[in-house]
Amino acid sequence: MVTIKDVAREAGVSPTTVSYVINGTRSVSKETQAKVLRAIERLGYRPNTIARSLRSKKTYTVGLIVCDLKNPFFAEVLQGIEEQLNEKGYTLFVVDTNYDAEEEERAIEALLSRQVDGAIAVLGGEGNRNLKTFQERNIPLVLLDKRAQGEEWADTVLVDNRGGSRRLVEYIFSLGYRRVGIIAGPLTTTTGRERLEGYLEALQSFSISRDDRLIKIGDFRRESGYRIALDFLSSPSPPEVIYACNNLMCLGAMEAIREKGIRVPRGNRSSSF
Amino acid sequence: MVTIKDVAREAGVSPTTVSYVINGTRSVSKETQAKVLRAIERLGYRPNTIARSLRSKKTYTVGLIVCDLKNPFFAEVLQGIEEQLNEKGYTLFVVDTNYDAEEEERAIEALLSRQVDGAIAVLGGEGNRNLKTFQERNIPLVLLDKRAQGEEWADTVLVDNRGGSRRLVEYIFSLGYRRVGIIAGPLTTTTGRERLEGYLEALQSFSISRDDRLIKIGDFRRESGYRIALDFLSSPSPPEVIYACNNLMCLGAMEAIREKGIRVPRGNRSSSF
DNA sequence: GTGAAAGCGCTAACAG
DNA sequence: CTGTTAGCGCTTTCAC
Repeated sequence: MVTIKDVAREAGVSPTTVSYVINGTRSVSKETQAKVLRAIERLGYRPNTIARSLRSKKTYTVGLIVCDLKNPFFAEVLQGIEEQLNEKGYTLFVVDTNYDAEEEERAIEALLSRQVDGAIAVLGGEGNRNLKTFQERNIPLVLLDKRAQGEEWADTVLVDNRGGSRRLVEYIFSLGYRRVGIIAGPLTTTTGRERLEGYLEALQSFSISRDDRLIKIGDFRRESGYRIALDFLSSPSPPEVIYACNNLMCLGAMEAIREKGIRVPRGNRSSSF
Repeated sequence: MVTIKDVAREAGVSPTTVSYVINGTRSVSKETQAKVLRAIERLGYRPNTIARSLRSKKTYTVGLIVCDLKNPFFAEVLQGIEEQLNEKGYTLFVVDTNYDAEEEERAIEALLSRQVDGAIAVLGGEGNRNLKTFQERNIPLVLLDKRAQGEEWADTVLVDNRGGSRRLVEYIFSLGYRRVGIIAGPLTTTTGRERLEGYLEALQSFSISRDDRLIKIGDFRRESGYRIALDFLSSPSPPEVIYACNNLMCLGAMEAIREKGIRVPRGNRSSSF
């Protein structure tokens, strides 16, 4: 590996100067600069970010913890994050926790020991004790799409789950349907809980009594949507409408519905969150 | 930040011993081990991967360069890669190049200077001169889904684009259709070129003469599928069938088709590569 | 405008 | 079974 020392020797200057040329962090004469740049070119030198980070305490990395990378919604989020970061010279670590609390903990440990300058997390369940370490170390943390208990100090980006869900279900009711089966997400997540709450609010505002046979809990993954939809369809009194609380479970449900030989009406086919 | 030295002091041993306890890289008496572990616990010590990497020349990181993270296909690939890596104690860097050669180059530079132990790339176009550096440095590189000119030394994972495409189009011909419009991908990519070749082979095997008005080149992104499908549909003699060469362009094409008030037959709605 | 030297937190000879 | 010591490649004070 060619180091800053090699460049220094090749250019006939000190390592210090090479460093300053690379970082532009103090003025260097045109000549020296040229010599150094030529040496860098000749040797194909590339700065070692690891060494730099150790010394400067800045890694220019950000970690992203996601509960489900397969979900296209998060894939798009990831893309946006990466794009912004890249522009600013940061590189992104990505970890998928697969909705597993233990993996989540390991992910946090990994990011901490890698000295990330910041972290973004889409948690899979309730909060996580270890998240506090980010606070202690003054590492910015952003919670995305899911809140965590006891982490009110962290910046949080949420959508209006309750309101959106309520309006959605109210719209269905306004169309005249009454038996709406909901495939909810895990109640340990903000999105799972709040979307169900929205559903319940809609029931209330239409004075429709709650029927627990119409409420089933999935895990936000495709397979659970499939399984629960089958349940619904094979029950003695199936719902008129199935409301799947996220995109993946919706796809699963649609598969089940089609298998049963029932047509899925057009226009109700896409969901984005 | 609490370092190995702090732990050593707290435990009343030398930093060396702490290091050996952490890494289990030489035998330590039960007692000392206990003392060290307790000190680690008390101080909330976490090893600094950066320092470790600088010394040991191993970062336990792998970089993934992808031309389009928004594409759900690559999102799934990403997830699989991350899962395997995670299991082995590696952490993944992810960079999206947005089909841009310059961004690709910057991505390569970033990964190299971050000293990744290995890299995986889904290139956006023709190869890239800088890829050679991985070879020079003996950093394993895997090319995914797209080949690169002059990088035959790198391990490569491909699908049978030509064969699959040919069989697909032959099937359509066997159904009696003759005018099949193709929305191909960029001819600078393996997938773009080979899938078009498969289409042309199918023409040949059915002795159908090539009609260049039925061949249009997109960029694998949704919008290009939309635009080209509109082109097809508003031409004097539109194709009977539209073959979009990847999932995203297919979605775009379907949108265009629906907008034109044409029904998309069921069963032809999904594509996975 | 330039250089010498210390040290970031850790590992790994080498020595006992 | 344990410790001393010398760096890994870089940045940054301090001195000239």
